[in-house]
Amino acid sequence: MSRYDPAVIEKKWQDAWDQAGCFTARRDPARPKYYVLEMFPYPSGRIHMGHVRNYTMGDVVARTKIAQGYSVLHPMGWDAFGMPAENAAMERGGHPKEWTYGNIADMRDQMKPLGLSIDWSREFATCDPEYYGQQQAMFIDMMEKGLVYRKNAVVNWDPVDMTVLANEQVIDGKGWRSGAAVERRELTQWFFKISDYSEDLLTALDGLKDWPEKVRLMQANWIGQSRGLQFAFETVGAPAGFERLEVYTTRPDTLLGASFAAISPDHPLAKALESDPKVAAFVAECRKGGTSAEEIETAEKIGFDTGIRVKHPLDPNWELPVWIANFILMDYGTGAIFGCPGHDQRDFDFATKYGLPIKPVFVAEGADEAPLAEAFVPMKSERVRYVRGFAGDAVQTGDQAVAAAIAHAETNGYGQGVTKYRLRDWGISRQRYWGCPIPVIHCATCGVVAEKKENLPVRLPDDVTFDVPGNPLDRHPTWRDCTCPKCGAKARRETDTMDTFVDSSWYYARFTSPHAATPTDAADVDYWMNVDQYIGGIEHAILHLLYSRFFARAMHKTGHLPAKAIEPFNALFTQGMVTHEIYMTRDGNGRPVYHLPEDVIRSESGATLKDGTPVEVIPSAKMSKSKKNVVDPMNIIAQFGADTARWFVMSDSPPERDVEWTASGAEAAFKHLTRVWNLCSRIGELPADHTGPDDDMLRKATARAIHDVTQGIETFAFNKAIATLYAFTNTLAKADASTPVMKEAIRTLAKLMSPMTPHIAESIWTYQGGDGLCATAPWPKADPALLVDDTVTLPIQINGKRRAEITVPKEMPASEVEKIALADEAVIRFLAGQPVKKIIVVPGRIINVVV
RNA sequence: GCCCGCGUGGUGGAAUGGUAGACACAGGGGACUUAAAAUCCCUAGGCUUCGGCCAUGCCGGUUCGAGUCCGGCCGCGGGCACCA
Repeated sequence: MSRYDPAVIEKKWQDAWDQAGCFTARRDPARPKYYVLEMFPYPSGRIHMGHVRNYTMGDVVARTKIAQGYSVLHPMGWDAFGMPAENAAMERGGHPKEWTYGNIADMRDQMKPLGLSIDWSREFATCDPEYYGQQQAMFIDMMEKGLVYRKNAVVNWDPVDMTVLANEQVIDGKGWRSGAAVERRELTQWFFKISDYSEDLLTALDGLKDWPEKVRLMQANWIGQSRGLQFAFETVGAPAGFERLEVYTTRPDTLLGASFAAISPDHPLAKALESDPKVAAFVAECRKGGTSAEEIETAEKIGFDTGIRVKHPLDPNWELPVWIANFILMDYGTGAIFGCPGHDQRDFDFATKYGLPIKPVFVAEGADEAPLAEAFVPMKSERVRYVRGFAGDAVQTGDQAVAAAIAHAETNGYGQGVTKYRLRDWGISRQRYWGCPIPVIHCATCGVVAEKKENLPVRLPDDVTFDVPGNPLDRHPTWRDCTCPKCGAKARRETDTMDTFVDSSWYYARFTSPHAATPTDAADVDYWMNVDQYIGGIEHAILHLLYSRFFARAMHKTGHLPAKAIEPFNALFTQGMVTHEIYMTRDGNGRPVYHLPEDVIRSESGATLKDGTPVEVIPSAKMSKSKKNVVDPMNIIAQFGADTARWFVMSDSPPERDVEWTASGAEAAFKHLTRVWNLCSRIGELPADHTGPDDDMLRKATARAIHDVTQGIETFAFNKAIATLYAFTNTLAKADASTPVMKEAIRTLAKLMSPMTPHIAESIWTYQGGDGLCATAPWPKADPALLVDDTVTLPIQINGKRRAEITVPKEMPASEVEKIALADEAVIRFLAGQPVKKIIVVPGRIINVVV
């Protein structure tokens, strides 16, 4: 066997796998299927270490499942619509389409050398007309089922990207991509009725046993179920049509602490009052506030007394003033509240500012009523004493009191208990070019009409320019012109395109039949769905995964997915990031200048540039181009090979945690692979009739390695699987056993390494006479007889401290073990004649002597 | 502010309530070499009077036995937020 040269073997085996078609997914009713999917990448043009880690994890699972006899689907595609392509067109000229497809080709070229077990015949990009045409067909089906609607809505307008953002895409009042302060605008928008599924999306989370608890919790919080009381105040002095004011509260037990009612500036009543210039001015003042983080932090609670009064539901003689207040949101609850300053800090601040009464409703269990310096807001599970209660016991928990208050309201007919959700409908309209056109036509006589399916896809025009901001579809000379599918008259196309989250909400289903003439093929989705293992970043814990869960339900309703697939991802794994130290110097003005790791010489004491300039080392953070703490996977592959990169990203850190990339770690991985290679050579050169004393030991170690590595992979403890492989390699290197046992051990080592380092495994496998390709060879099974030891070493504790150990036959009865332990020399010395009070023998585990 | 999660050697990390520190990185020593690189071997939590003692963020508790379970602090990270 020659020198370990990854550049030679990796290409060779990739070609061999291609030729053998090992990774082409086939429907095979005779075998169980396994669908493993990693979140598909955005085609930025360059792969990074995060991709390598993500796809290696999926590859380890896929390759293991192939070896275990499953029919495996492991596809790859591109989340290819979106603004970066348009931004590139604006900055550099060219066309988003060329930029995107060019990037896809580049990235595919960078991914192939990783040796991933991907069925490339299923590859697609979401910007392929073949894909987005099917998405348009589903949109039309969803319209028919009432899952799509338009409404005039106040939306988040991103003034830089000239587009609307979903509430979820506004982070700290800024656009999640552009970072620009978001403004409020009113536009007619397209929405998906995700709120129809609020309850189902929430309760079904309980069934997702193989999802991280954290993700389920984040989704539950996002959906935001609350139980409260909805009731109507009778108004005094309100305009016609506003005789009643509906409010919602989660704390109906505090009703007797009410000191005012407040409505949102966007409330219909506020609009009705806008004829009063003072109201109009106040409402305008509230709107100006916007939602930027800075303003939220500094925003003062402001209000305007409308002069209208409402009657308290429990006492018609008690009237409360109605204020318009800037901290009331129109799209939560009813857009109107009653304020209870004693038990809500916002209401407290508001009441303090405007001199409204502050009365406690309850006090701590042992306390007396006293003036409040701030709102008293204990946990609802805590018991408190009600001084202004009206339902339930005087001393009860908040939860009990809320339930009692709702019951009281329902019995007396002034309100009813309702369940509300925070989740809002999904606004999908984007005023952008590079997205899936919404397949709808506006006709002067017929109104909004869906395009005929035979006219799909509604293709994006190629002749567009990006020299002015705004939507190129809107200013295209002819694209909008069309005929009404209903009446045939001249009409205009919708120029909004869809949020790119729509594209990624069903790609997992499309992979089951990527070229079908319908969105999915019934036989294919039935065979392949669900995704058995989904792997991706925690950053998609809420949006992408929630939208996908909704979309699967919508696809079921429109006949594109079977009922079993409404939760499309059986198991989810969220991997950590790849991090790296940051190297920084400062320029003449003291501004930071960052340096690439390859330009820095790292030593124990610190770091310098190649010219000796000292460099400040900043602790590891996510690899990012701006901090230049990036390592290009292509450079690593060129230097060490893909197997080294794959081995390193899977070793050391648990996969759900961040892993720090270090040059020494990568070198160590390469050295180890070289050691395995050399070990293989040495074993290959053993004479066929060589014998040694370690046959039994090595057979047992091999069985143990099979067991531990398999378990490590199956529980996503890849770092532990790799630790086992290191240990087994060390054992094998030191063993002197007969040639067949040595060969069996190294072949097993190769097979166990193959999910992580498939190329070197293949070379070793072949060299050691393995049958066929290692990639498709069956996964080894440990002989159970070899996993049990005849003897066991038991530590002996005296009063909980380890003092000695004995080795006894595994099945020895506890009474015998006790005798041997007490006869042990070290034990006798430590006991020093003290009487033994108690002796605990845990079979196979430990002995504890208590004195 | 609320809700999660996490604190173990110089570093990344192992450890069904049962020998804390597996495996690896960095370090130290040695072999080989004219020398270096590479490779191989040994060593490696701290302290020690060489008997041991102290060690899993801190303080208590449960237990024969706690890194692991419970309570309270401290620190770090993530998520959510004028959400009624």
